[in-house]
Amino acid sequence: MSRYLPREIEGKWQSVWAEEGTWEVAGPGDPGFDPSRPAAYVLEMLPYPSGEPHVGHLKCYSVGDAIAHFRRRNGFEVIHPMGYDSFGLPAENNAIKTGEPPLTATTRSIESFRRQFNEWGISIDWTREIATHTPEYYRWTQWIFLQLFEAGLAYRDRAPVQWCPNDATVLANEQVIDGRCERCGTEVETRNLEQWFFRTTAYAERLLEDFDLLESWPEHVITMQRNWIGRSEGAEVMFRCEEVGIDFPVFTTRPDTLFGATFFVLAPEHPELEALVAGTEAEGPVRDYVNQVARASVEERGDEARPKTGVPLGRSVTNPVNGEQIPMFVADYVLMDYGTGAVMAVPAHDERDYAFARAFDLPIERVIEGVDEEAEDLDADGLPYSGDGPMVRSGRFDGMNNRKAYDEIVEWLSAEGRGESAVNYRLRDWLVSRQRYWGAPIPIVHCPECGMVPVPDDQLPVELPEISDYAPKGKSPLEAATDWVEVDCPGCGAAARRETDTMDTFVDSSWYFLRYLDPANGTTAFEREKADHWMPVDQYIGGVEHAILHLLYARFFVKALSDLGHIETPEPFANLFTQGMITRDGAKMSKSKGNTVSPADYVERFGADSARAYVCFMGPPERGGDWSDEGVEGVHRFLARLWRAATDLAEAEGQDPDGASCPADFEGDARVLAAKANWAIDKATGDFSRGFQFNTVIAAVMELVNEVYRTRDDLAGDAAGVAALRFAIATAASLIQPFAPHLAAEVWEMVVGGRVWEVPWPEADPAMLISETATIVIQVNGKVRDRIEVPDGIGESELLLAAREAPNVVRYLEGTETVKEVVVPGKLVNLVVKPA
RNA sequence: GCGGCGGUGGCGGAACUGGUAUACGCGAUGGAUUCAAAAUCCAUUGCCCGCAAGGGCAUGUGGGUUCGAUUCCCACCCGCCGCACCA
Repeated sequence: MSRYLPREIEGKWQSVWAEEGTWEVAGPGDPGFDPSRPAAYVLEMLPYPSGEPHVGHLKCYSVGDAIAHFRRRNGFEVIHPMGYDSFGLPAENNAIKTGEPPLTATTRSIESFRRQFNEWGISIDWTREIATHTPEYYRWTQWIFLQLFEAGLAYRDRAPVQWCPNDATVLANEQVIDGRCERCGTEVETRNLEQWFFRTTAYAERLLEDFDLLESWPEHVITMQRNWIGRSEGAEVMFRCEEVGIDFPVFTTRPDTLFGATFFVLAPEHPELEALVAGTEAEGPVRDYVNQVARASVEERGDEARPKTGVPLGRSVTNPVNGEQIPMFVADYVLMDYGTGAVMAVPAHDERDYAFARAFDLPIERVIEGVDEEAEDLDADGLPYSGDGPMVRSGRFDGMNNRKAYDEIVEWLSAEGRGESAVNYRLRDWLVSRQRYWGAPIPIVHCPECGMVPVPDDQLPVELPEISDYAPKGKSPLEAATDWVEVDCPGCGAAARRETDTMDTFVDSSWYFLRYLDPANGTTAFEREKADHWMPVDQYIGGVEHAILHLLYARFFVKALSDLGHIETPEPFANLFTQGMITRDGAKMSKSKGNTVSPADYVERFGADSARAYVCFMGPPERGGDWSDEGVEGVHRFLARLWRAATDLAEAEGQDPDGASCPADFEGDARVLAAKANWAIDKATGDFSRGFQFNTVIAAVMELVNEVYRTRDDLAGDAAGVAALRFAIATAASLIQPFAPHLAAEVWEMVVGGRVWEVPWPEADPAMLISETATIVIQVNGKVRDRIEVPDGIGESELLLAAREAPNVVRYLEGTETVKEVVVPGKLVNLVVKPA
C-alpha cells in the first residue's frame, strides 16, 4: 500500500494541464472556435499582487474553480482567465521606503502569484493573462478614458474634494469611509482643487433601473448600491434674497410643507456666503464659524447626536409660496455636497430643523395636522410630525390632504417659474485623478492655445516615465519628469505640458474582464464580436468589500461602453457571489496581529487539494469562517482515505474502462454501496445547482467514502462486489473533482483510466435512489415512540396496522382511543390519541 | 436610529417544499495494530435520570398556529455587516 503524496500527484497533473493547454478556450475568430457550444464566463475578482496570495485568495479561486469545473463538465465552454491589478499604492509606498522601483516589486509579486495559482491547480487559460500596469494593457485604459472624454463623460473641474494627507492624493467619495481614507485610515481633508471626474451621475438612474437585468446578485449588495446612489424625489424651489439679489435654489422632498418654512440655512461651504455677509456685522461671526467648521473632522461633523450650531446671516429670503421673509443662517448640519447646499427649514415637520429651531428659539409653524403614534421625543404638540394629514395655515391648500397638496404646490410653482419637480441623487461623479506615480497616465496634453487636447490614438500609450523620487509632494511625482512633461501640442505643435496626474486604479479594474476576451489585440481594446460572445460574466466571485467601489464603477464603464457601441450588454456581471471572510482565532487576519495564514505552508504540508477542499468545506462559502489547522487535516485525512481505497482496488484488480457505470443487478452490500453512490451524485448535483453549498457536497462524498470502508472487506471477494467498489470510488473521484482536481484525476486514472475532467458530470440512476425498505417513524401524540422497517410502497392501512403493533407503541395506545391518524408516506406515522 | 444577515452539541456546521434535530468534519474516550510511537482501522460521543428497557429536557428568550415547528406568525434579547444630520 502506497502513501498519499499530494505533491507528486499534483505536480504530475499540473504538468499535463500546462503542456496540453487543457483550460485554453477559443472565442469567435480564434482557431478552433465552436459556435455551437454554450459559453460560460466564470470570473473571480482581479487580485492585487502584493507579496504572496493569502487565504482570501485561496478561498475565492477555489470557489471559482469549483464552479468552472462544474460548468465544464455540464457541457459549457468555460472561459476562466487570470490577471493582476498591478498598479497601486502599496508598490509605490514600498518604493518610497526602499527606493526599489514599483515595477520591480510588482513583477516579483506577479511571479509569486502566478506560481502559486499554478501550484493550486486552478484551471486558468493562461494565454489570456493580463497585468494592468503593462503598457499593452493601459494603452487601452487610456483609450477608454479618451472615449469617455470625447463623449463628455470625462471632464476636469474645480471642486471641493477629499484629500488624504498620508497618501498625498485626492480620493473618490467611494474611497472615504466615515471620513477616513479607505486605504490607510487617515482622516481626510477637504480641498478645493481642479481634478478629473467621470460623469457617473449621468448613469445614476440606469444604475438603479438595471438591477432588474441582473440574474442573481446578493440582495444586500444591491441594497448597498441603492443606498449609495441615494435617489430621492422631490422638488427644486427657488428662494430669493432681495437684499443682495441672489436666487437660492433648494431641493426638498417635502414641497407640501413649504408654508411651514420659518427659516433658511446654508452650508458653511456655500459659495454665496461671502457675498451675503461681506461688509456687514455678521461677517466676523460667520467667518469664525466657517473656520471652526472647517477645522472639525468629517467624523465630528457627521455626528447627528451633537447639538445643532449655526450663526445668523442677518439676511432673509422670500418664501415663494406666501411671500414671507424668513431669516437666513449658516449651519453645519447642512451639507454642501448634497442637493444645493441650502435648505428651507420646516421645524414643525423635520427633526433636524426642529432641533435647530429649539436651539435658536425660532418660530415653529405646523402646517399638517396629525398624530404620530410611534414617534418618541415629541413635544406637547406632537412635533416634529413627519406623517400625513390635512393641510393647515397653507392658504388655499388648507384642508387638502398633504399628499395631494404636494402635487398641486409643485404644479403651481412650476407654472409660476419658481420651482419644479426634481430628483436628487447622493451619488457624486467619480473623481479619477490621483497625484501619484504608479498608475496609468491620463492621456491629455495641456496646451496654452488649444486647452485640453487628447493624445491621438496612434501616440498611445502615454508611457509612464521612469523617475527616481517617488515621494509625494502634494502634486504628482510625474511633475519631476521634465522631459516627459514637456511636449508639443498634438493639435497646434506649440510647447505644451502633459497631464501629470495618473488614474485611480479602480479605472484599470473597471474593464479588465473585457480585455481577457481579446488579450493580444494590438489594434483595439477588444473586438466587439468576442466581447458579445462571452459577456456578460455568468458568474462573478469576490469579496463584499467591493460591493460599492469596484462593482459600481465596472457597471458604469460597461454602460458607457455599451452606449458608445463597443459592446452589447449594459451589465457586466449577471450573477454575483460574495464569499465570506476567513478569520483566525475569531479575528481578521493581519500582519500586525501576526495571525495570518499562508496558503503556501498548507499546500506544502497537505497539498493543494486539501487546502482547496478545506476552504470549501469550512461552511457555506458566502459566510465567513475561522481557519482551523485540525480542519485542514480532517479534509486531508478524507482525501487520503479515498486515495487508499483507490490504490488498494487498483493494485488488486487493475483498471476497468467501464468502471464508472453502475450495473443494475447489484444485491446485498453491493447494492447498498451502489445506492449510496447514486445518492451522493443526486445530493452533490442538487447542492451544486441550488447554490454554492460546497460544504454539503463534500460531506456527501465523505459519506460515500465511509460507506466504501464499511463494505469493502465483504465486497472485495467477488466480481459484483469489486464492480460496486469501483463504481463507488470512481463516483467519489468524479464528485470531488471540482474541489480536489489532482487527486480526482489520479484516482480516476487508476480505477477507470482516462481523464476525469473530460468526463461529463455523472447522473444518478433514479432506480437506484429508491430503496427496498423504508424506516418509518411512529409518533404517538407527536412524540417519536418507535421506528419500523417496512417494504417500500406499502399501503396506508397496512402501514397503520404495523405501526400499532410496534413494541414500544403498544404501551402508549393502551387504554386510549385514537382521535386522528397522520400518515406521511415513506416517512412517518403520527397517532393522535386521548384517554378512553 | 434605519436596513440586512445570523443565534442549533465541547467546536465548525447539516436538516431541500412544516415530518427521524444534531448529517459531515474537528475534538474527546475506548479498543485493534505496533517492541514502541506516528500513521491507520473499528467503536462510542447533545444534556439529565436509569443496571437496563426506557423516560425527561434540548435549535437565543417568551408566546401563537399545527397532529407535528430549527423551519410559519407575533413580541423581545444578543452578535455581525451596511447606512446614518441626504433636506
